[in-house]
Amino acid sequence: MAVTIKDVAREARVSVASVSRALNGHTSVTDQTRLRIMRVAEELRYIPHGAARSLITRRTQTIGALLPDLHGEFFSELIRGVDLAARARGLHLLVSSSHGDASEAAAALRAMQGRVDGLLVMSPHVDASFLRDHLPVGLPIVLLNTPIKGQHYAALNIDNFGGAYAMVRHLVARGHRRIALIAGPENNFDAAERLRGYRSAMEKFAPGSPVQVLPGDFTEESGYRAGKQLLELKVRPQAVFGANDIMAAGCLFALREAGVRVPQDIALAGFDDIPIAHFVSPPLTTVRVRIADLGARALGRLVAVIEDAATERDQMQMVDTELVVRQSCGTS
Amino acid sequence: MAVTIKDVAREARVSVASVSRALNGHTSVTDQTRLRIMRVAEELRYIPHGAARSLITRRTQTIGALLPDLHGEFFSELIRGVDLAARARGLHLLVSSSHGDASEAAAALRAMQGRVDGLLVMSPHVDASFLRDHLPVGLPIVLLNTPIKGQHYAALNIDNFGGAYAMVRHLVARGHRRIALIAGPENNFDAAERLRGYRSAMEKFAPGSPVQVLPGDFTEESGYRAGKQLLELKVRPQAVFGANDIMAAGCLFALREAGVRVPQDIALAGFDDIPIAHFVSPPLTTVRVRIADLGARALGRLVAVIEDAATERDQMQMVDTELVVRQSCGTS
DNA sequence: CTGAAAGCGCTTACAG
DNA sequence: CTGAAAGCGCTTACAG
Repeated sequence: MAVTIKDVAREARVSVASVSRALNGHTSVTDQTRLRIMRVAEELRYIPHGAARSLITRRTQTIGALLPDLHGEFFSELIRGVDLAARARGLHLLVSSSHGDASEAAAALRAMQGRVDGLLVMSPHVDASFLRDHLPVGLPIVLLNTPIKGQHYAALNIDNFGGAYAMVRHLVARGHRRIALIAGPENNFDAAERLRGYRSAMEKFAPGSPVQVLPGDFTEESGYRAGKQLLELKVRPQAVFGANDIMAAGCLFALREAGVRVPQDIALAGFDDIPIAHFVSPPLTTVRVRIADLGARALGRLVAVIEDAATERDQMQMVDTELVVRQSCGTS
Repeated sequence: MAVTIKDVAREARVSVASVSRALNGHTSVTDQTRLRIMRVAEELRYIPHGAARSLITRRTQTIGALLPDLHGEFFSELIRGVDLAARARGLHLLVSSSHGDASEAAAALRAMQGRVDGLLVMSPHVDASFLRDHLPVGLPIVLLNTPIKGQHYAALNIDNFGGAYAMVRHLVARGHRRIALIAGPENNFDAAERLRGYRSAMEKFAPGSPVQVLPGDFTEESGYRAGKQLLELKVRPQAVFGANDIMAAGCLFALREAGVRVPQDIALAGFDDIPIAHFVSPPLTTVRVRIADLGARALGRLVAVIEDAATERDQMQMVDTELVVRQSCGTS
């Protein structure tokens, strides 16, 4: 059915070896035969077969991305960053997401074997022992936002602790003492680090003030519920810090429904700086994570590991965050 | 380096054929040898090589997606829908996006050869002759939102015309006559269809009323500029219809800055129903496109074409839209 | 410069 | 039930 290198060789009356050389730009081909081969290849609309080439060259020119879910702006930005960086290097992107549990993640990992040159992994189900057990041996890998701190694997983490810490410091500087946190899901590394940053900064900058943690799971609904919940409180917090923007937005809706004004009655802050942070009213003060950048950097490191297996391993790099002040905590 | 089927065969003292049979669940293997093979495979952490398998089976278990860009919620939702549907069928997803021009799109198309079993194409650079020239022969394909109406190719289009038409009818029903449209980019099929729907409905439901089209390009900035522009007008429109949500949001910001109230002073509507539509204030009345659904349906059709090359071709299916009434056009 | 041959890691008729 | 062999479509030493 499809045109193969043999068809081109026959038609151009050369060996398949010459076709291969001509098409791959090797110098050791006469201009004359090269031209003939090129012409025939074009006529026949010959396209090399990726799998066959990969099998012999041991390179797929593809990198895999193992993600927990594709939902939300965080992941779309991340993939976008990875994709742009990959494209710039002529690499393809195989995405694999939405594995509900560890066994699905393991299956996805297996399926990558022979299809990718390296792997970007961001999955809550993944830890060091999981990788030891399921990672194809010798497959280069970069870990994103995982609790494994560079033991054997290159890793890239967002400075969640620092971001949360800076936000609390900012809120305290604006005169708030009673600052509540809407937390992210348990067992989520980002969430845990943000919580830790909140606690640590509260202790440092508002010692003696109540530490107040409302449960949440990074969804708008959980933010809304947290908002309702804090409206019931005898003593309301002066500021609410959502561990991500979408929960802060949910909380904002709960407050608005109750006629509580932001920022006049309660200050509100988020984390991530997804586009929504700027579209809600008032726009959210938040912690910016350059997500697309994160993706691009992760890809860059992966390529480094692929090209030189010896380099870079065992190293965890931190990605900075940045405080973005908008109106939800008051201005002036 | 990596463990191959030969290693397993040697260790289990059988032929590679038996290993292949055992691992692929063929019945013609003794339980005893099967067990032995399985155990050895596990011990050695053997994982079949994807490229090798693809080469011989002619199946990659992968579908490719050719997209214009990964930016924005539209594409993230689309990919999410495709990914979910693919995963449900055990298929992988190779994404390729951000090709600035036709030659890049062509290169991307070529690169898919031998890596995918079929292709989902949504690219502004793609038309019928382009596909004829660059599509690997025999590769199953489904077109999304392209002007090619099912000549030779299965296609899936959003009912942009119907959605825009219904929105204008709704605005007229709410008493508006002077309705302006913020248009999408030229040469964009979705944008053209929405414009056509607007014009057609204006003629039908508000005959004699001025048809007013402001230029835009689907970005927030262009919506903002359009908002500024219409504030200058001697006679302002009673309602503004953004050809997508993000432009409507940009316009909303321009109006808010000028102290013009929505919906009291001007009604505002969008198109797409991306999450932002619900987060802005007031929430946007818009036309919902079930984007993830669209992706899932597209994948389903592609699988049908792959499994039975004869079926379904030449057919353009339309995806319905749905009017979502929120507060930006007033309620009651 | 060019070709014949080996081989990448699999699967699958074909024998036995 | 099991194995030897052919072959998928390429690339690359090895000769000439």
